[in-house]
Amino acid sequence: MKPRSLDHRNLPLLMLKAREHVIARFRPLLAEHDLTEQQWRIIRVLLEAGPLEPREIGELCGLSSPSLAGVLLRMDEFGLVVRERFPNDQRRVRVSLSARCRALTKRIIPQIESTYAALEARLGKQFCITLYMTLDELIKKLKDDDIERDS
Amino acid sequence: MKPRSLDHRNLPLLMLKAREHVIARFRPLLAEHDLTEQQWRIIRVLLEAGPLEPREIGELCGLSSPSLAGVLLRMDEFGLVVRERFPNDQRRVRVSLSARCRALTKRIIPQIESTYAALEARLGKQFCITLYMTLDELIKKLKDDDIERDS
DNA sequence: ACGTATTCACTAACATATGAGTAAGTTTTT
DNA sequence: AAAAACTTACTCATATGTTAGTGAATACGT
Repeated sequence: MKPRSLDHRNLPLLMLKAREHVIARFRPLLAEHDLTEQQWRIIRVLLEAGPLEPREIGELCGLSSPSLAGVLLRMDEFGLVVRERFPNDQRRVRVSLSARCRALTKRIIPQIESTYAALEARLGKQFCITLYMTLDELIKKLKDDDIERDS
Repeated sequence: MKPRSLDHRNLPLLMLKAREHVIARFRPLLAEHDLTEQQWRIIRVLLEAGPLEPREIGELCGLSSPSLAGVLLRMDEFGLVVRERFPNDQRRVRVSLSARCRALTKRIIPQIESTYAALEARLGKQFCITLYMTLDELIKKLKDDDIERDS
């Protein structure tokens, strides 16, 4: 019984649009500080986890190695991060936030948090809980599956 | 009470990762037919809604005008779509699927549908219902808000 | 020790995303 | 009708995404 018509809605598209509505509330804020969405993702994980290697950043931020190469290069040029080789392993690189960037985050964080507050107010507390839970569970269910599909 | 630390998880990032896990199941399928994710989005809406104008496609597929210009150009070159000016309004363009593309979709749709079936089997029927409903509601709540914020 | 396999960051080539702007075509206003 | 306003698709510059592949460095097997 091969289906001739599309019986399912386009889920990736639905998720894309949903995400667009959310990120749209942060975009002007980041632009104000000349940060791209990707740069802010990286800054956030470096704030929370401390200095990391590109490989780890990519994993945490959902950025591929080629994308990361360019983004980190620009962040380095703009003085947002510092990149240095490991003395004991010349392949690996340590990426850390610059002092200037840490100062910058002090001004941005309150704005980000107040944007989240406004967002939560609009969505409702209970809905937010459901939203995060649903996304977490989706990832969990499909991540387990990815492992099986690899082997 | 300005917050100094990030008390909220990165929601756009969470949504990005969730979407990545979903689209990952379709990517190899589309690549097999030399289609990009964006091209398939466009083909889908043209299948469901019939010929459309770029502006409408952009709205329905979440594609900006500049992105669309390139994507449609390539789809035209590859013989996937046909673009023609309106006789009564030379600004507007009518985009429709080529016969070759319609034939192509006949082979792809069953694979897409079976991928959705596998996905639903993995996620569970009830979870899928919750997922779609949550995303729909998120968009609805934030779309209403966008209108207010414009004015 | 020495060749091999792995790891890691990176490059190359191409497609898309974003923000700003433009030119041609159409509608509205005066 | 002529000017102003608007609409539509498009270009330009730059940043990122995707897939494939590379070179340097390290770990491993024999």
